[in-house]
Amino acid sequence: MAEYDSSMYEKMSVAVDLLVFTIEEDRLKLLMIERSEDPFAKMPALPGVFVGINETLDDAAVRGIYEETGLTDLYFEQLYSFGEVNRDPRMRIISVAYMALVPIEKMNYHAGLRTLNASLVDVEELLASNRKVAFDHRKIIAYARQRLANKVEYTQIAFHLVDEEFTLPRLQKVYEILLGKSLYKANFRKKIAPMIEETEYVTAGEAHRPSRFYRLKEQSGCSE
Amino acid sequence: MAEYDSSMYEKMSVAVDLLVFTIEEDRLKLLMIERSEDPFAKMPALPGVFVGINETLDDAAVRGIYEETGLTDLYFEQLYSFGEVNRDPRMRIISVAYMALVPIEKMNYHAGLRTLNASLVDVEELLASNRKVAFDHRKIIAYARQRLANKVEYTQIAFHLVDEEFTLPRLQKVYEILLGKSLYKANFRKKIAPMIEETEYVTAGEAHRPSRFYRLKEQSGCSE
DNA sequence: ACAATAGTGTCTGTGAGACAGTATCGA
DNA sequence: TCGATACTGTCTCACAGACACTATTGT
Repeated sequence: MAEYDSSMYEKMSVAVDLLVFTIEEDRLKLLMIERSEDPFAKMPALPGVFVGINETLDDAAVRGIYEETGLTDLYFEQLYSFGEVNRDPRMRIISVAYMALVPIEKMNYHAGLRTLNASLVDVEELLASNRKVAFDHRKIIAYARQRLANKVEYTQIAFHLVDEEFTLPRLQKVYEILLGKSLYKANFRKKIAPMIEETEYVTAGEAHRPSRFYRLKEQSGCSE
Repeated sequence: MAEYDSSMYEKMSVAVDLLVFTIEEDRLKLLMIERSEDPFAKMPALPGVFVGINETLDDAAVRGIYEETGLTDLYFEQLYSFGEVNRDPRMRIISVAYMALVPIEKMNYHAGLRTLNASLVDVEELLASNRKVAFDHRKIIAYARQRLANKVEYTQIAFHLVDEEFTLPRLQKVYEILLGKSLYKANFRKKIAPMIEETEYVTAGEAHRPSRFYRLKEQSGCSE
């Protein structure tokens, strides 16, 4: 807090930048908008909103996600705060990045994305390319990608990228995508088994053995 | 970033709050100041500084740590950003918390702490007590304590709390303090062995077998 | 019957946990 | 010699990795 006279210090704008991740067609995708104006016109950018003077950071994130996707009640967490001096050439903006995870089934309910010239960008493809990205958003995306890869190992974060009821082959694919490597079925299932419970449903209509749907078991006492 | 007209949104003050941890007398301690003025007069608070308009968040953290302790070149990392609306009753302040780790040997070099009415507070004791803490700093401290406990398991963060050359009984104690439980010597040493290398020095002058000093081995390629 | 994917049993190696033992100092 | 702490050897058990096997659908 400091006892310095705050008038010595100029105030600055604070924004939240939003990383809305989903998995579509077996690829990790991120919701991005194409900028219409300079600076960085025509480049992909993360959606974001300024933080209101009477709004908490979390509230601003929830509002931003809703404005961008029409979605509410989805999993999100604060990622990191970025405060380079010239990250926005127009003015000083501190950006608090938030990461949200949406199963693609929920994403599709809301088709109004195109009107906001928003689209789902393939994350690995973007990071591997040398395509220009607005502001310091490439760095933010890379940071989030890393965090996802880490957290999938020691949390249940992957479950937020599938629907409430899911098959194990599907969940395994999500793990594989986030980890960037393939896993052995038997081992994966042994590891996941204690976290899930069976449903009565199975897939049907495919030319092979059907797979059972599971849901996440209510947890005993596990911090996120 | 958003295309909203930023003039719609009031700017706000941004500060960094600093959590300078060390281990003293086998206890986890945190550098805190006693507030002289209201609000929260006489209560312990985290030191902090406002972020200058031409200063990055990291730079502000480095500056704050230097002003508070006279120390430079110590390990620090951004912890989390706190943005409740009324966390400071005087005005809206977004606080980006940073955590720094200092071996007590370095801490003692600089004795000017008392002049800033700063002192080392026992973290477990503070968190277990119902002593009032200024602002939302109790919450921040609890968050940092948790992060330390987590990171000690899967990073080498504990090494920042001992000197460059250290004995294994000492390092083990640091692990035990951060984890909050005692460890078996043999197992601890097997786990640590690949990370360290012997020095030629051993302790002397104590009425028992001397212990060897080690140092952290140069790492192959391990992200922090 | 066959292709294709779902799902299981089991061997192995690695590493954490537990504990008993040996080593080396000052007094 | 003794008390105290440093340090090591080894058993056990849980679990991740690897792989071979069985099961069930539509065509």
